[in-house]
Amino acid sequence: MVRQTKENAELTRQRIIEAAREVFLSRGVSRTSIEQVANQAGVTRGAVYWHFSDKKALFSAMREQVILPLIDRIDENILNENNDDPLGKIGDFLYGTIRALDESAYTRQTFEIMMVKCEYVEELTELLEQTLCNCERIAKKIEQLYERAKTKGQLNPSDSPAILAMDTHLFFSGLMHLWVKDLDSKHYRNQAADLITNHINLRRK
Amino acid sequence: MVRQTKENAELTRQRIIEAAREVFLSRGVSRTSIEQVANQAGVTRGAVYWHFSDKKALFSAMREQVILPLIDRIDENILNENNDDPLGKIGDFLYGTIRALDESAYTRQTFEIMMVKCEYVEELTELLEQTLCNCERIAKKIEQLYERAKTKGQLNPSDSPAILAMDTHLFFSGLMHLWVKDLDSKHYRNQAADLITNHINLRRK
DNA sequence: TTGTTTACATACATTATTGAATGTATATTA
DNA sequence: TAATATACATTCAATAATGTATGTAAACAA
Repeated sequence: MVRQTKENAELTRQRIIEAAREVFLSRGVSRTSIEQVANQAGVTRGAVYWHFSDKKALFSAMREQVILPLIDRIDENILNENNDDPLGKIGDFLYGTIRALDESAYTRQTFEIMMVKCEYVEELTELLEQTLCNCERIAKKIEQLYERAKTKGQLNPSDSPAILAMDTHLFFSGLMHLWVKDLDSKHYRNQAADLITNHINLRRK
Repeated sequence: MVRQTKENAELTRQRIIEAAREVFLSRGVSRTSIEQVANQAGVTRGAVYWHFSDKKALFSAMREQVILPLIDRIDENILNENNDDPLGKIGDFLYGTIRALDESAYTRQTFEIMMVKCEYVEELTELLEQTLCNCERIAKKIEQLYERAKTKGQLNPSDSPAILAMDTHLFFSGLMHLWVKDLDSKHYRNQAADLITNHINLRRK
């Protein structure tokens, strides 16, 4: 097998990304060699180097496959201008993100790689900055929803949307981290919904 | 220089740990070779291997130097049974931890290494579990303080200490992560105190 | 004072990994 | 249908990293 059709080439590209996820997950990004990825994908290093210039490009591709849909969710969710429970909407949005991790193994695994199986140094530091940037966008969106909640009278009048949003943002960052690290589902994964509900209810007037 | 006194040997051991922290910080744990650490410390690989069996032992030693004092803080802080502002005490405890990072460069750098410059795979997974375990202890301590706050009537009676504690625990996990990653102090580091104060005030009756 | 251990330095053998260069059969295109 | 670009496989050259083994001079103990 020497030259594939375009479609097949795209399939092998995907196979390589999947293989990378599997090997990254068990060995960590730094310790995996291109050859290990190639073996796992059933190709040679030549194929991997054809599709990706180096390990960073491969890692970025894997990362974008799960990040981009999640970013889209942020914007989608904000479009829905008129709803009479903005506060509940915040909870829905947060839990929707957790559900995305729960329902998709490759999303979950990719997050695990990004959070605890990758070292953000040199070329990779920009990826960490991107992540921070995405967090900012989520925080902004949450703040907008809190503002609507305030006008709807759902909040305690003494609480400002900006402060509530920041608090929720930090809460959710912590939840994501602990959820991902809670591999045996003992402490966080199985009660994420309740944790979010409780967090939101603490704000309800 | 071939054989040092015991005291000097301990000094070189410390120099090696410091060197490791510097190199880990700039290159990440996986990418740093023992030789790079040795060069940074002004010794040869022989010295490093004499003091530490391998890179994991070196990393663990570096980690414990900052973790153990923080763990001690947890217990110290709980001893102080009688105080009439348990809620404020929670804020103090959280901010004290942040201050520890702020005031000690090596503590801050070690946290940065542990959080974004280390891959938790194979031999290192147990270190991640230890961290989770320490988080649990903090959460328990916070819950106890919330219970005292409840009996003191500081809380809204409809809020349970367990739920508040979990929420604070997640908030603080998120804050720690974002604080550490906020290298240019733009978003989190310079307002950590306010974030904590606001978080606590959201609970005040 | 002598023997022994310590605290390293040096040397060695082995293996892993990389990027690039080159080869090649097949899709694709004109 | 011939020319060319594609999608890989194979080979090459070079380096980097590891753990261990051995050397050694000074510290320490008796």
